[in-house]
Amino acid sequence: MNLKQLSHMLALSQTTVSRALNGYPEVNEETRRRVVDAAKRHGYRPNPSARRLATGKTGMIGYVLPTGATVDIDPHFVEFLSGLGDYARSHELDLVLSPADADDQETTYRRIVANRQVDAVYISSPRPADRRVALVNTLGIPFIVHGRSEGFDFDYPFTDIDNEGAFHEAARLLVQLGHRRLALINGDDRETFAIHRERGVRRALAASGLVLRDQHVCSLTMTEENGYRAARRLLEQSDPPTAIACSSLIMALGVVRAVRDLGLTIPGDLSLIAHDDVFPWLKPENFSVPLSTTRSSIRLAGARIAERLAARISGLEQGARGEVWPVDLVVRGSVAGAPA
Amino acid sequence: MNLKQLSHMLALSQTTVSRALNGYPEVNEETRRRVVDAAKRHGYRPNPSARRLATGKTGMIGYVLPTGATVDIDPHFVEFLSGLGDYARSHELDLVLSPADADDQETTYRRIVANRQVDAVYISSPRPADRRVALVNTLGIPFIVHGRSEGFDFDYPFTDIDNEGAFHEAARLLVQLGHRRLALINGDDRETFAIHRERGVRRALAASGLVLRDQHVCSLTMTEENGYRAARRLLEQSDPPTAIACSSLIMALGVVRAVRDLGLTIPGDLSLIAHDDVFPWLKPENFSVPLSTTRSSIRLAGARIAERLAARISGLEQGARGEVWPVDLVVRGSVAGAPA
DNA sequence: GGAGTCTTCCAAAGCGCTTTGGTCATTTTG
DNA sequence: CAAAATGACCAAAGCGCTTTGGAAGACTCC
Repeated sequence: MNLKQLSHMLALSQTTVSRALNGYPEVNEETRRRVVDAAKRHGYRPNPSARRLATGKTGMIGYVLPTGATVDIDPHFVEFLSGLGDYARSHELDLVLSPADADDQETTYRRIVANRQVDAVYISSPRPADRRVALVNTLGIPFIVHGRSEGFDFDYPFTDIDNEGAFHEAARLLVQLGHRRLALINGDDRETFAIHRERGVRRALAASGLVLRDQHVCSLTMTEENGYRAARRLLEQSDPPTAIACSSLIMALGVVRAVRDLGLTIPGDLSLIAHDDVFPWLKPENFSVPLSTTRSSIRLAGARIAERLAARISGLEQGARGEVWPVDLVVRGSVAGAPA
Repeated sequence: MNLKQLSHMLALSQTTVSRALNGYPEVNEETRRRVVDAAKRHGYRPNPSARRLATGKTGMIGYVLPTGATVDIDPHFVEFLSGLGDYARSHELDLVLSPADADDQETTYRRIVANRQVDAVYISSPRPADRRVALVNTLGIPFIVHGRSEGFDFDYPFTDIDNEGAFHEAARLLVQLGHRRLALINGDDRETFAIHRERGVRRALAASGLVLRDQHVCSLTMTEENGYRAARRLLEQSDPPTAIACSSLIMALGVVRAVRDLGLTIPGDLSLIAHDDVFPWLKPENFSVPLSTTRSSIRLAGARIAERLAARISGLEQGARGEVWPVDLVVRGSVAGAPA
């Protein structure tokens, strides 16, 4: 059932039927009712390909997915997706993932914009002066950044959490508990979130006249194995830290394993706070010693970003507003006063 | 730059240019070269929306994503996606995720087929007599099932791993090591993979005149917490198992924690084998006691499914061929002879 | 040398929508 | 009361591609 058939059936022109269905004012309310009713009865759904060719609107949001044999997609992605999908569903939006060579995403961005394959895109895991942000900004497609970039001469819309604040609070607590040697096991420090977290820790230490020493900072992809390695390296130093702030729950698994291997205990020998993105399948309260965390649901972020994208597509949201969400500090058994 | 402009520029008709570009035979090779050359020089890319309206082909594969506040996307998904994306990228395919109410995916399948939004779909985590498989089969869109369903009066194309064989081997090894009381910590037993795994364990036990007792089987969503709970329940029975086969690495984390909480050791008091889908961020060899596993890369499966989907779209693959991949049994420190 | 057969190209008709630029009554306005 | 404005509708022109149904010329074949 297409528009032609439907309009013929109603003895109306395609124009009128189309307008009636799309809520244009220049159609009699009585007529509109007839049309809407008939459309529903016959299960008429406008062909999206046709509509798309005519209007350029696709009803889809896009994400350029970096791929490659050596590229791992972040497991956080799936939680983010849950939130995004949940919102998108209720608004009849689909998500298209365009796989791209991790080293050349620009081509793909240009393609999906030139071809009008999606109405809006989001960008995740941004770095300072991220080229994708600059590109998408000049290409003129609606977008939201999940996280923050830095160092542009323009503003852009983003939704981020207060990574600096979170790690500032975490470090401040540890310092208050008497810790003097803090370490940070961070994610990839080319990404903004990691930079912000480090900044937060440094600021907290500085406030008490302390510093974060270089050998007390590790920046690695967030795997269990890297968490283990980092912790070993830190704890086997001559002057090991008595507290660690850790950027992910998965890395924290490795830290806990390293501590155990070394015959140490948490929180007796080491206090530990990790960031928790809230996974359903791994919970900090279930660690052998319940883990203190800075907590922020990445799923909620996904939903929020879908919401903002939808708003931008429909023109409801404009401008370059950035929003920064506060992060909870949840204290559990893994922190204690510094050992004597 | 569109077809009209390009053909005008070449003093050819749109027909000829289109045919030249799409490799039709009725165009002079010399002319084709001119056309292809000019197209490249001017960066001409046919508008996908237009092509789509004309041909019905979208260059996209689809996945209906179950969503909802209480629905969690499996973290395996992200690894699967890595493989799928990697192949899709090299063949200029995009993936569209259509979020659907987890309890009503049918509507969404019907929509994406009726609207010709994608050229093919895949289905994951199938159950016996899975309605999605039956639906998609009657709707007539090319598809591949990742995993297996059962109990249809038709065949369908799938790619699965030999879950039964894998768990059969694992259980057989444990029995050979003298274990008489085996337990299975399984995933959701409404899904085929879980049924197959249980079947594999039962068969191995039966071969030695043993049985898998009901109180030795747990079927739960695969979270760390559920692994812990299941292990506690099993090990606190009056006649606890001396070996456990476990359906996921994440659950195995919980099992290990439970064992430790109970003051037991692996493999002294308990042998443990888990299934490993091969995550970059959590490796069985890095467990405190290196974990024996049945191993199969879900990422490879993703790539293979993309490949088969592409083949079906282009008509290279037809019929209902199912393929079953063997699974490696990797023995590490977590298994030993049964305690006396 | 006229009938067939290729080869190579083209004009125009879709695909199914949206949107422009009207028309024709009916109301409102000065 | 003529002129202007409004309300309700329509025909047809896009959107940019593919594909159908020729057509013109060159070549073969008795």
